[in-house]
Amino acid sequence: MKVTVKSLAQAAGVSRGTVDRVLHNRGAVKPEVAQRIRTLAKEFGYVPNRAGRALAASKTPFKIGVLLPGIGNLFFDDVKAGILKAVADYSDLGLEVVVREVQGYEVNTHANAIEYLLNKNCQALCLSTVDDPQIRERINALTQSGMPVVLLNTDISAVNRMCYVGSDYKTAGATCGGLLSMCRHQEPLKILVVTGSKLMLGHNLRIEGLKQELTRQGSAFEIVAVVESNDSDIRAQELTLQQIKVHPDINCVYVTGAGVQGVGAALIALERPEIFAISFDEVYTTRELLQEGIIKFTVCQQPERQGYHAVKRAYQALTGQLPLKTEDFITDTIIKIKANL
Amino acid sequence: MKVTVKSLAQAAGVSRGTVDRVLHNRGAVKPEVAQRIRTLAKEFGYVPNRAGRALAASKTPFKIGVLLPGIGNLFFDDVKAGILKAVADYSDLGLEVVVREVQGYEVNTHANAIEYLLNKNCQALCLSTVDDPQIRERINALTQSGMPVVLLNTDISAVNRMCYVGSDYKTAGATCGGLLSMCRHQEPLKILVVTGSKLMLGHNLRIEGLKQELTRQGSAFEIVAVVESNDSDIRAQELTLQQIKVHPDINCVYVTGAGVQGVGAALIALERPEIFAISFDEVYTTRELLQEGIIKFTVCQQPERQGYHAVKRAYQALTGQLPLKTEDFITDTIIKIKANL
DNA sequence: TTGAAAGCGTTACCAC
DNA sequence: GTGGTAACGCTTTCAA
Repeated sequence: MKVTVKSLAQAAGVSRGTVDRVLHNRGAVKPEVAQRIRTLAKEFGYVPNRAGRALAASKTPFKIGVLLPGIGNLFFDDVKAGILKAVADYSDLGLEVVVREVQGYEVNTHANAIEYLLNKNCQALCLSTVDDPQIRERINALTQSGMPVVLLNTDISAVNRMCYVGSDYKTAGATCGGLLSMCRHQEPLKILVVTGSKLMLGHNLRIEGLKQELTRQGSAFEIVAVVESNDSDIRAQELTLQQIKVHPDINCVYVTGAGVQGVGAALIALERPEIFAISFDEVYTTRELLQEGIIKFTVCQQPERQGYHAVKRAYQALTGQLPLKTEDFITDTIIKIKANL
Repeated sequence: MKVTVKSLAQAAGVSRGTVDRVLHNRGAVKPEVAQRIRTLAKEFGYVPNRAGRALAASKTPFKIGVLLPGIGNLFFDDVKAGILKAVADYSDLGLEVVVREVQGYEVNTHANAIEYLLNKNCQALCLSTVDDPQIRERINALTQSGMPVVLLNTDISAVNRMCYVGSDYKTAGATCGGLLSMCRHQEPLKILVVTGSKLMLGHNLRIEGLKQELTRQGSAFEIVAVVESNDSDIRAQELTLQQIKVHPDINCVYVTGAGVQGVGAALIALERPEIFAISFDEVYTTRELLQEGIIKFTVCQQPERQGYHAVKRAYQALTGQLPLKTEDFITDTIIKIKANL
């Protein structure tokens, strides 16, 4: 037998309106009645029917706010594509999305963007944001108040959120280590690490994963230097040239963030084909450098699926299909070489 | 402005019932009126609303039939898991799925299974079946009659179907070739190919892709022998032992189908750790052999996504969200090594 | 051949 | 505090 608001109302001996008010905490119900209905709902395993919900609420759609540091970062184009797919899939079920893009990782910019989304009356959030106390507290408060908050692409430490949708950075780093070990080299690896920022948890994890796996495999390696590009190609190029001049024995450049194109430019300029790069993600220039053989492989994280599933999770929470605390969605760690581009 | 049956009816100066009859070819409408409505629908870009549809037709759900050669083949467990996810996602929108599993690739068994599904009144099909004239003609006829037919995991040549959901076998093979080239070896590669069946298009493409990419990369290699396991582990083990006895210089076993466990057993028994295997897909035993270092890497095809999206595509066609001819859904070619298992 | 009306499960709103 | 009712978009049935 199907469990509906109607059958619930019948069982509790009240009207559908009352059941609805209880289920949505819209108050104005005697506590004892409310409790009885809640118990009944749980007992019968009531799950709201999206079709009915969508139809009834078609004038008041579900509004989900998305914050992306996508300005000037091509990586997020794929995330956005995934978000658009989710909108296409669910718009006739009442899904509406507001995307707010910012540039970089400045805390106040991000905090303001979150407030912007809330002012737009978003009922759930998908955030790709920074690991900062101010942000963390805001998220905690929102979750506390019952709003689904999905963290997208970048998790935040010790925060109370619905779930994280993104990649496992450490595994991604370890995968690079595993592949490097497979490519038995004549000389030991002398690695230059060009990281995006030492403040980015994900970038650090990628470095840690690499080291651990190379060690575990017993590969001879040395991290010659770790430099920060701040995700700028120009800066990445300068630093790469400079470091290789100082350490001519470098034979591998490990690029943990953006700035891939800059590293590629440096390696092309140097004309030292024995030096190769390893990178993450797959934007246009990365693909070109892979084709050229300058990048040996790149490890990707399915950005499109991240965008799609973050929105889907938030939507499912809003429609009562998922609880406010759900397991994380970890995307696959995907190795791309020239052959499977 | 939203395009609904109501607005369409208004614009055409008829009732909603008439519009519905036209849209579902349920006859009994004056041809000229029908034509006018069809034109209007196209012009306005009418897309049916799933919520309304699901609600109204909640007693007559959409029934999708799935045929899988899953008996005795663990690979299909993941496909089934994806199908179940799709059911969970769409059951409250009226989706119902009937799965028919068969063993092996015998044409009549498959043909009968298809008829079984049709007798169960399925309105769309997802088929993982054999490339045979009899089957092809049946599919052509079904498509002709307006039924969405999705081919799952295995495509069929020159057939008229809605779309193919599965992997690109040739790219998968080429990826193996690319990776092997990256692992510069002392001696040239002497490869034993243990294929599932020479009648399986996918298996052949995996071999072809490997050869092409190794050649393209200028790697020295030789295919010492190609043997058929018929997806049996016992047979694979026997053949592997036998071939390595005859050709002691074999240093790599390329397993294109099932039978991975058998090859692994043979390599363990031989105690020749310099010989490694390469395989496809990721079942329990494959993971173990990867951990042991007997398999160097395995190339996977996201079976769960295949199951999910095949059903989703069929469902979308049934609800009028997608036309009867759609672009294929090709899953990623995923390299798994010990580090990213 | 066509139109009118009921009903699917939910929510919003107004009356009690 | 609570119940009744209309409305969402669609399909189905019955009557004309």
